[in-house]
Amino acid sequence: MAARHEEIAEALRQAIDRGEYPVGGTLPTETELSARYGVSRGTVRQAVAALTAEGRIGSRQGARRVVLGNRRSQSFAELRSFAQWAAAMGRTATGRVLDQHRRPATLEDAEKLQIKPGDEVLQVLRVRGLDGEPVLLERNVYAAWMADAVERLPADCTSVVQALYEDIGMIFAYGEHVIDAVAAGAEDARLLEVRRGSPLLRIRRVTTTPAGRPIEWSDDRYVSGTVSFTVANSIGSNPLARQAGQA
Amino acid sequence: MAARHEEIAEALRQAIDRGEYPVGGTLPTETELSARYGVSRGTVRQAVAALTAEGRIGSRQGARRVVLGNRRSQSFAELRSFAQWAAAMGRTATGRVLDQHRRPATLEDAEKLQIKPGDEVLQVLRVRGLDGEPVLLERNVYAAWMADAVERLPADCTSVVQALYEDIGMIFAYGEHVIDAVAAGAEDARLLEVRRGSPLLRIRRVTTTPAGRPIEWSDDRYVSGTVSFTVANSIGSNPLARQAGQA
DNA sequence: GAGTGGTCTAGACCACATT
DNA sequence: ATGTGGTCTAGACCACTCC
Repeated sequence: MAARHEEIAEALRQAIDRGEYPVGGTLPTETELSARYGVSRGTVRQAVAALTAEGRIGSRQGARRVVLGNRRSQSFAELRSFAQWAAAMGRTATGRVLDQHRRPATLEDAEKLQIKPGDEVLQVLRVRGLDGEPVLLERNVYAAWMADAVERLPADCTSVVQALYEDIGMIFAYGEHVIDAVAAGAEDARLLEVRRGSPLLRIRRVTTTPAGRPIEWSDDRYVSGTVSFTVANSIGSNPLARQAGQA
Repeated sequence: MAARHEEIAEALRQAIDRGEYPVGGTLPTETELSARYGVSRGTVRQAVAALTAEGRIGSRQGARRVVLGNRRSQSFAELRSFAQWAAAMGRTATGRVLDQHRRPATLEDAEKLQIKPGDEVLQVLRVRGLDGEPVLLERNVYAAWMADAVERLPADCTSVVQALYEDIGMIFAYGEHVIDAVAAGAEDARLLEVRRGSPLLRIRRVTTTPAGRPIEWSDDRYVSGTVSFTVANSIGSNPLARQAGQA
């Protein structure tokens, strides 16, 4: 049973999708929505805050809320699992482990996973494809306490996230994504079947448990033209930041 | 004078930066923070919600909030203005207009700017540099009602955003960013002084007024290795989405 | 000046985590 | 069992927009 404010947020999203509140138009006032849904103004505010964070509506003191767009943003589950994302689009995801071995943590590993240098980590190299075409080269480094569960996975496992959830109840909660573009190196080029120097979209991220403990960090490289990422932001809610150089 | 909840949010950010609440540790309870700052629990919740949205702390029902990191995220102003961003890092931004002309809107322009095909738009091509090195190629298309103000700007104007604000009080509020990687074309390569086919990080976005009216759309291409973008997300707050292909 | 969203309060109850 | 965050209410006042 979802919370009332989530139900209202979803009702508003659907109303926008239906064109009941057209793009460029305004939403009803908070007072009117309170009456319509039989809730207090605070609950309505929780609902519209969600749409504001998604970039679907704009909000300014004194003026009615404005509908900015009807783009559907993805669920967290779809973002974190390549297989679930592919399935949601009606496409077939493939996955293959190319290399998997334990090694001592480098300084970079230690910093990102909040462990000591030299502690054991598990490194995994995977290629993932969409409808047979390779699109993504994934380099993961797992903390030692996760290694056993990961090693038990079959090499052709399509959904690591789902498998780990079913095996050991592991829940992932991302921290931060760093996005840039790099040229394909020799290994990248061979495994992704592109020319050396081809542009790749690189996403580096650290994944943690809900309690904040780092699980793994990963370097994902997408073949240019296969995948793009979108970020919604608005004044007062800005999840996107620009940084100089690359670590 | 900032709102009380913003003051509290900033105080908590600084406490985290000082190490008073170390990464991996927990924050005080809402009740304790209410007492400490002399505000109601609702106001405390507004403050911690901001830190949660920034990805600095994690939140789960029943458990204390956890400190996830002490990264400083940027202000909205720093993201939207290349010149302000460079200045904040102590570097010098340059900017030069290479081409600027009016033309009828294409179908793509019309859709993005919510105007009719054939309506006049102003197209601008700019190169921007950091400490003399070309870093960014910016292609902007402005709606006609913005064109006069943009045309009055000097060709070597470093901060378009700031100039437009001072001239006509224009405030920008982004909508959506689409991020991918592309190979440098002939023009890209010449203007950015890189080889053809070099990887470029591409950000496409539509900018609107606070009322939701589209001002301009832009295609920014960054030389690989000069700039990266970061997105914070967490379960329940996911501003990042993955998309297949590229428009 | 009327309308609307932003801020803040004080209290209640529930769901979940921890012990 | 206790503590904690999540949800919701009802009301107040303020800052800003728009007519």
